[in-house]
Amino acid sequence: MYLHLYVKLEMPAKSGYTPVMPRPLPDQTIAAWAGLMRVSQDLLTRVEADLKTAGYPPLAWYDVLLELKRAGAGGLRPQELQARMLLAQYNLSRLLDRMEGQGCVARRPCPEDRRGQIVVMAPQGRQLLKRMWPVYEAAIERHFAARLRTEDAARLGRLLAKLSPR
Amino acid sequence: MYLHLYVKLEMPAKSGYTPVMPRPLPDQTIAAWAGLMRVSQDLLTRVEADLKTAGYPPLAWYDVLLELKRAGAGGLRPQELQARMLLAQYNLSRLLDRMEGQGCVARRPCPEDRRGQIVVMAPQGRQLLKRMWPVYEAAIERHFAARLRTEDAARLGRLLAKLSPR
DNA sequence: GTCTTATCTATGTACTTGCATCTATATGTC
DNA sequence: GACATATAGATGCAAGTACATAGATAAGAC
Repeated sequence: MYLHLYVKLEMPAKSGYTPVMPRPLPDQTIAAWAGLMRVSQDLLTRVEADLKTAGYPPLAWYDVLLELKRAGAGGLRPQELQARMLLAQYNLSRLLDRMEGQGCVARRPCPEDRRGQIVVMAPQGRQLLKRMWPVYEAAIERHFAARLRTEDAARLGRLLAKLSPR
Repeated sequence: MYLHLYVKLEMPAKSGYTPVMPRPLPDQTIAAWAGLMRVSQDLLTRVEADLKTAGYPPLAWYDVLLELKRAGAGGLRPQELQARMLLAQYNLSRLLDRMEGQGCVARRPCPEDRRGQIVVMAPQGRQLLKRMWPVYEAAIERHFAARLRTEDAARLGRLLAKLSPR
């Protein structure tokens, strides 16, 4: 369990009975972790609330629609959507059910793999994406950008990039 | 809706029919927002998975227990917990139901306010907190700290602080 | 004191998510 | 081809979360 920590000690285990005793995390690291969890949750809650107040669905819908728009006419396999959105397979399956029910996306059979399907943008989805953006943008401005100069945002982005899913 | 953006244009509206046209967010800001949402979700998922694999409950339990430990013998009112954890009132109520059911916390009547209650640490909770930490710490190390030098973590922490719930 | 309004917490109901597993198809082995 | 195994996506059921609102007490207006 601790091997990856142990390695960082950069000194050999003295003997067979030395207990595993990883170097504890620096306080600054713990504080950064806690800050990341807290701030991201807080901001997400606020932005989602703004969207809901304006009568729009959750951000996950926006993300699906944006990916589909980027994917163009060829659409996307659910698996690709799942990977890009870091969403569990069964959650995506049901999210697509709901979005399909609202006419936002369409599922089409996949010629190359008959187990699969291709998800494409539908008219309601295109419209929803376009209408949601101003509200979403204003929420990002209000809750996020208003507190961070652009250079700080850029710095934050670079730090976060180091933490990105590889 | 856009007033707060409009103000930032630092120029007067020319006439009554000038459409509201906020300055769009800089790409770097949008990228930082997207990175924040994506990275935090990814890391949270990974860390929660490590905890679950080790047989432990979700992080929210840890957070409650940590707050109760810090609060000491006097315990905390649910409202205070709610504010510190950024948790909805009804979610906390039910979280406490579950934790109480496992003997991790106890609810006691509040003498000053008979509508309220005081939540205190219970023996199982104290033990759980102690046992969870090494697993939690290792998960933070593995998924977060291992990708970020301590100085970068400190920088990240400072940037996030600017975004903190005020 | 009485009444109105606000606050603290709980809860019925609906919706969403998680887990385990299913069906169908694909791929690999012999 | 026959079989075992793997992969794509759906789904029954349990657990958790959201919304609206309830019940109890408190605080303020008069």
